[in-house]
Amino acid sequence: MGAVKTKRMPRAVREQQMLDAAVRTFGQRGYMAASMDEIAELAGVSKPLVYLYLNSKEDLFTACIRREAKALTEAVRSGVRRELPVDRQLWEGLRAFFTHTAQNPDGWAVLHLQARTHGEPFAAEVAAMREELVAFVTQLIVVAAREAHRDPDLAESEVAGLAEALVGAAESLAAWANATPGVTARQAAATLMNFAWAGLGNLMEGRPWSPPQEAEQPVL
Amino acid sequence: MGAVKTKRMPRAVREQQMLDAAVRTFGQRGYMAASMDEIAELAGVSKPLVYLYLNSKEDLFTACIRREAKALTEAVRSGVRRELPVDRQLWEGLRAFFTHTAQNPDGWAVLHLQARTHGEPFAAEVAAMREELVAFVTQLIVVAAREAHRDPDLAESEVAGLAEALVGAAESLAAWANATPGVTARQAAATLMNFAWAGLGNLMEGRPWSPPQEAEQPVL
Amino acid sequence: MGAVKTKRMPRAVREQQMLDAAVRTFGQRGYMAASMDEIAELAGVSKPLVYLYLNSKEDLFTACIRREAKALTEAVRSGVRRELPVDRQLWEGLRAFFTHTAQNPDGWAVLHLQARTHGEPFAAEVAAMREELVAFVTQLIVVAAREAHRDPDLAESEVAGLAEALVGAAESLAAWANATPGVTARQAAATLMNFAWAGLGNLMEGRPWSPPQEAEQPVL
Amino acid sequence: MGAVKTKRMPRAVREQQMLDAAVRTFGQRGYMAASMDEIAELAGVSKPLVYLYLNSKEDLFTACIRREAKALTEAVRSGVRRELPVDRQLWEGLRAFFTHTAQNPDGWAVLHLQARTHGEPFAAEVAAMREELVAFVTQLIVVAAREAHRDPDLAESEVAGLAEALVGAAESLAAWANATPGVTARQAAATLMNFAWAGLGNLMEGRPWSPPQEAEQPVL
DNA sequence: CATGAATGAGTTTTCATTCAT
DNA sequence: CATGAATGAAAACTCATTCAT
Repeated sequence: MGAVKTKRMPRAVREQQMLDAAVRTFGQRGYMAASMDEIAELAGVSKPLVYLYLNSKEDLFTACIRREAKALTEAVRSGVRRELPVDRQLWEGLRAFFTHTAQNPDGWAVLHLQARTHGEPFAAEVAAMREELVAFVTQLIVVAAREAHRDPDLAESEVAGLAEALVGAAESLAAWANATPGVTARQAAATLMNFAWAGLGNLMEGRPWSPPQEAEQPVL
Repeated sequence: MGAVKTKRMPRAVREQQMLDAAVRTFGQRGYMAASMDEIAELAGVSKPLVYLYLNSKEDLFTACIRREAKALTEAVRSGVRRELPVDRQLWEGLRAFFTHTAQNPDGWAVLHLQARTHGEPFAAEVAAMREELVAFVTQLIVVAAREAHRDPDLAESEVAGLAEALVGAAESLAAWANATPGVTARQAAATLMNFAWAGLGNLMEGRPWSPPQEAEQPVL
Repeated sequence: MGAVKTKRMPRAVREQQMLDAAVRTFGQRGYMAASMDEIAELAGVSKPLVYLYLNSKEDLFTACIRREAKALTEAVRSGVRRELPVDRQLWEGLRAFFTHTAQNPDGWAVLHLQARTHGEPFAAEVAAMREELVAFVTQLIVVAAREAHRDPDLAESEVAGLAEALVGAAESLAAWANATPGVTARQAAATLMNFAWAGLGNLMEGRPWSPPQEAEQPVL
Repeated sequence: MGAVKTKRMPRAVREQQMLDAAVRTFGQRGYMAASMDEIAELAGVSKPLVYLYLNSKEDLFTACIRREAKALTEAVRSGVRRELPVDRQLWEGLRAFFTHTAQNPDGWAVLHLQARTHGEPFAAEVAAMREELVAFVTQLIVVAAREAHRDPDLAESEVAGLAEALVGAAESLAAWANATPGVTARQAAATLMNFAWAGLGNLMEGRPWSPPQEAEQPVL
């Protein structure tokens, strides 16, 4: 059993236990293969209670997605100091992103693998979160362009594509970093930052982007 | 019904019809939500025939993955002229990739979304294909580095990360292009090529990578 | 419907109802021809409940075999007074055996016909019960031999064969008595006792074994 | 494959091949678990041909039972010299019986296990054969009684019971002999003859029935 | 004759979901 | 509040059986 079966806990606490169990189960088994029975047992409560609090499997899954999406976006947001130069902001965002996904593999699996694979109600939920990240990146790019004295003749759709590509690469690298032993969140962030900012062409010429070397708190 | 219910067809033909129906159903509903009943009906045959030819849901799904993976890798392979400079090779590969995924959205959904989300037997199947793409990209990067007179002090793992990031970005952009009306395969390829080769930094400075302007056959 | 459809019964009770229905259905239709649907309906419950309590058709069948085997061996055991002479013990054992099989024809069919015909998992279960009966008979024969001052030059395997033959004859007669109207358990027991103890040769010579004439409680 | 796939054989031969395959499959898998597919493949013919010749699974099974029952009764009949004394006749009959069942285990399984376990149409078929054996034994007993100068105050039903018991014991021992390595048909016959003719009582007193010691053709 | 192609009907099993206590 | 008891609906899979060639 996952949680000790203590009686009479406030509703909010019980709900979090259920969501914990649900995220873990959905993340590992997948949405359809996860059974309400298993989730209830892992949460240490009876099945009807799960239904009383969360209504249905769909609602439960949606609640999981929302909680995990919120946690991820907040992790990224609070990891970025907006007063820094844009490249530093991007760097910090990526670091926060890879750190969070490494620490919450089940939550990340729910968002990245499960939610997108099971139809509109859920995909839309994740799309919202994704859009937030894309918007953050988009805005960084626009600022960078402005600072470089370039008019936004980088068309809207062009920028959207760039941001999309960056976020997509990040998502993909998160799975890769989680699955590849010995790759830390910091390394993953550095690799992507290099790739994204300097580009392969520059890298080939020996002009990479340099991650800052200040002493940072350890990435855990 | 998807296919006209013609009776008594040779086995090979029927099998392809079944795979067509299965790819479509798996791609749209998801592996678990897709029912053999639905697939059989869409293929215009009875369920027992599907089992007679394809054995089980797992085997059917595996057959779908194999067929689509092969189609995709062959599309990319045959789209690249190996005698060109590396950047041009990358460009052609991306174009082939985005063109194929745009033309086979269900097949792409099976590979990108479904197969990876449903456990080892299937994930491994896709991983093999993915590795082929990653290897192609890796090798391009290595060649580029050599041509630029740089020793491979781009460490192995560094290159692996870069290739992974590029492929991930491509995969992600494919979904985005499919979902965003008005974005052609060519545009998606150009965006990603720009991003990957020149890097955001260079883009900001007004030094993008330029897609070749020769008259090409239209992108369908 | 076999049982009145009373709602909300404690699990133990429901399980017995299910076993009753299963024994009857398996006994009359045979293991494979019996459908879980039919058993559930006869038990007055829904199919999922049967699976919830008994897990699978195999487990259900095994549970039937165990219950009926236990009931039969206990009927025989408790029907024999071990302080009597061996021939009287055999007589009482046979009476108990035929009485029980006559009163539980479906249970007997499950043990004698179905369980042996459907492969190892089940056959082994019955074999255990049968061995108990054979052991009981074997031991009676050995005691009888000792009392008659004969060394055990009745070889092990010889005795085993005799016991096997006696048990086999009893099993066969049980079916015959059940199927032949007008043959009581007592008569079946007397016939077999006579046959087994005196032998056809003696019977022909007019020297049968005499069943005891004491006033016994009526059979059934 | 069981039989070499030779083309164009006379119907009678093909039918026997099919029955061979069917007896083997029914005997080993059981009636319900045996599939027409498997039988057809083992017989080396196509399924529709099986249906053309044998009509249905039920008819095929019935044909198996008939063939095997006929073979068994004829083996017993032709193994007994009717001019011998009754005890010798019984002895020869038992020998023939155990020899045949040992040589045709699948046929015996069909008759003894499968046919009785699957409802009236088949059970009746076997019952007919069984009655023939019981009648043979019954008549031996009656003759023996007459020769011993005893009036038939051995009531009809009494004799019927004895014959039934003897046949039942024989059937049971056949299975036991088949399953117990090292027990030959001859030994099984001797054990049963001893048991049946002398009875346990006499055996205990050291007065068994003696199997004749003339040189006989080897068993098997 | 002989067969590859095809299916209607039924099987076991599972799961999200709800009462009655 | 909390839970043991219970189910409707559907899923994967199999099989005896039959045409069309």
